[in-house]
This record gives sequence, C-alpha cells and structure tokens, in this order.
Amino acid sequence: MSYILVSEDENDESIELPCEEDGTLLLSTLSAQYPGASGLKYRNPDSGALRGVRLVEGRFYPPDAGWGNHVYICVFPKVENKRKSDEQLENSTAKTKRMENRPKCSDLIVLGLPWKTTEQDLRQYFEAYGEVLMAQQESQATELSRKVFVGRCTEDLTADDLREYFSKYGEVTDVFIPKPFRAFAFVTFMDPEVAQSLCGEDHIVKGTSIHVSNAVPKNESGGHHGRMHGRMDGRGGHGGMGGPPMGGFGSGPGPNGPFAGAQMPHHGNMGSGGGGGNMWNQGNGGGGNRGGDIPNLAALGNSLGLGTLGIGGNHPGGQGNTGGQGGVNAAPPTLSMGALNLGAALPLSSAMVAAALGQAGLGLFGGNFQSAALSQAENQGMANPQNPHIPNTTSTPSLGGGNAQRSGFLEWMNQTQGSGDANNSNQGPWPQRDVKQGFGMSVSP
DNA sequence: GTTGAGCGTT
Repeated sequence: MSYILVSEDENDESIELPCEEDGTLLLSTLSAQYPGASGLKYRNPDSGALRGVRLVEGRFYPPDAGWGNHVYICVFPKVENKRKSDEQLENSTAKTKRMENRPKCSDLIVLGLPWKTTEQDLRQYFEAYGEVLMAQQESQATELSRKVFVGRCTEDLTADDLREYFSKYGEVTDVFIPKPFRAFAFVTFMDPEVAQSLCGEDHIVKGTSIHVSNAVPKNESGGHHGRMHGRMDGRGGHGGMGGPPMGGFGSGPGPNGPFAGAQMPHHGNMGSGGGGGNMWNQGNGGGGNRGGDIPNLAALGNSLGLGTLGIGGNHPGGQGNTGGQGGVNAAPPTLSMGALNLGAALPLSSAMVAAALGQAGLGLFGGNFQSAALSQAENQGMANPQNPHIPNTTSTPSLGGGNAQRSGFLEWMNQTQGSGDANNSNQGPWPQRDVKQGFGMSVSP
C-alpha cells in the first residue's frame, strides 16, 4: 500500500493518505481527512507552478511520473461570493452563467443507494462538493433494518424458537408472530447490521426452512397496506388538468419555481386539483389517493434506497411543509417528514421519475444548491456515488416525447412556465437534465 | 397462506 502526502495548505502539516491498489487516490479518502476538499494540486518543481491532479469519477490519478514525493495540496470549492461580482460573471462560462442565473438548489436526492449506506457515507461522499447540512436516510430505514421478515414459518415455530435460534447471530429484541397463523414472523435485532446480514438467507429452524428478508414498512401509503399497488394507476378519478400528481404545488410554477408551492407558507391542497394520475403507467384522469401519495413516494424511495441531502441550504425557515397537508397527515409517524428538508417532498417525486425511467441515480432538488456543487457534479458526469465507475448513463425512454399518455407528473414536469401546455416538451422552467443528458437526475430552481 | 399493532389524530 502506498501513501501520498496531502496537506490542506502548502505550509500545513501533511497527512499520508492511502492509495488504492490501482494507484489512484479516492476522493472519498481525501474527503475523510479533508471534508469539503474537491481537488488536489501540487507544486511542479520544474515550472514552479501549481499543477492540478486529474480527477475522474471520484478517483485522483497520479501524474505521469507517479505520485512521487510531492506534497499534494487540497483544493476546496469556491463558495458563495462568485455571483456577486459582475466581473467574475462576465468571465464565467456560458454554462456557469446559466447556472448562476438560476436559483440555487440545496437539496439532493440520491437514488440507488445500497441498503447499507449510512448517513455518514452520504455525508462523507458529498462533503467533497460543499458543506453538507443534512444527510438523511428516510428515517425509518434505520429502524426497519433492525427487523427482518421471516417467511415460510410453520405453525409449530414459536416466538421462543425463533428468538433462541436467531440469538446466535445477535441480541434479539423482539419476535412478532401474527395471530392467527400467517406463516411469517418478524424478528428484531438490537444491531441493524445483524439483521441486514441475515437478509436473503434461508435458515433451518426446528427442521423448517424459513426465509429471511427485509421487513417491508407497514402502515404506509395511506392505508394501502404499504404496498405500491392501490390506486397508483390513477383511474377512476374525475379529471381536471394541471397540478402535479401529488397535488399541492399549484398549477404553475410560481415566482420561486415549480416547487414553490412546497416551499411557500401556504400548504398545498392535497385534496384538490385533479389531474395527476399515475407515475408509471398511462393513467390519465385524476383521483388517486392524494393523501397517500407522498407516503407512497416515500415508500418507493425507500425501496430504491433513498437518501436526501441538504447542502448549503437557504430554506425559508420553517415555512411550508412537505408536500401539503394531506401528505403530512397521511405520513406515518415513523416517516418524520418534518425532519426532511422542504425539497425532500419533491425529491421523492424525483424518485418516482427516476424509477419510472428505470434509473438509479441522483436527483437534485430544492432552492439553493451551490453551483459549485452542481458544477462539480457535472464535471464528474454525475457518476454513481456508490460506484464511480458507473456513470448514470441509462437512457431515458419516452419521457420527453409529448406523449399524450404520459403520466401527469411527467407532463407537469414538462410544462412551459405559465402556459400549461404539456406538449411543449423540455420547455419547462427547470432544466431537463434528466432528459437531455440521460442522467437520473433533475434539478429544480 | 412470504410483510405486524395500537395509540389517537396535523
């Protein structure tokens, strides 16, 4: 294992950072010691100039001559103050200008995370791009991961049997066997990692082959038994146009952008608006369980492995609520929606979009995301944070096509500001990065 | 027969 010397400043004490087997240095390794660092540079002894280190998809690549004995210096993203200077603005690239002209975003949704991903992991990864105010795994994930579902139980298996058997893996804090007999049980461990480690396995308990898997959240989705079926197909409603499927965000982008409704003091009205329909299929027409939509989204997000981040935020303090009254009301206590940033309600819908597109990836949401972070993300091709080798290049079929059967939400996403013309694809007031670049990502102003 | 309760209601 080789180490390279890294310091925060040219005169600071340096830290030896371990390289990977292929000789690269992981950005995450750097971030672990220098939170927020986004790059590396070193003094080229020949020219006396500073030289940047190549960074591709989360890996620093050594100079042609190898890492050598240079002391590498951390580079930190420029934060704030850029947009204030007209001079700098003029010097900036068109892309930068474009981004500076749009309201900053501060919330990211991160999809496709492994179940094992911790908030610490999220924080560590994203600190390279700026201050991370909040990194949250939907709150029940931690709780739920302590509990496993035990399928194929037989009636002779008692709670004590299960407790005794599973105790060899770790402390069992609870065993639940539904009555009347339903051929399954839940076993809760003290240590989530123990629970996690057992998932997917078959075990023999008292001669019975049982199957252990993740416990699915219960009491979710507004009473649809916690599953994604229910009325997500949006049929049977009475119509009306406009309004996103979730309802509550107003029929058009407000002064603060399309998600203003979620950020404004007044609550969205989950019960009105019509429109909507389903995220996945060709549902048209309205209806559907408004109140349940947000929890459904949450459930989906969780099933995808969802995390939310708040970066450098400038949220309207305490205002708004996540997705309107209905959603909040319908959210089970374990969702603790209040703990989510405002943007989080909508990132959940981003999860829906990404899921509908069969993508795992990133979504950026919210109002004030630092452009530095965004451009960093762009520069890195929005590599999958969990696997920098896999950029999210999944194609995005049929989203921008102006399909009349497109889902209400996607249609809404594509509408032109103020016009409500759903056929104006890709003309919405927010960048259609997800569509145009094929990333599983959306950015909202 | 492979996904749980009740509390009491933002």
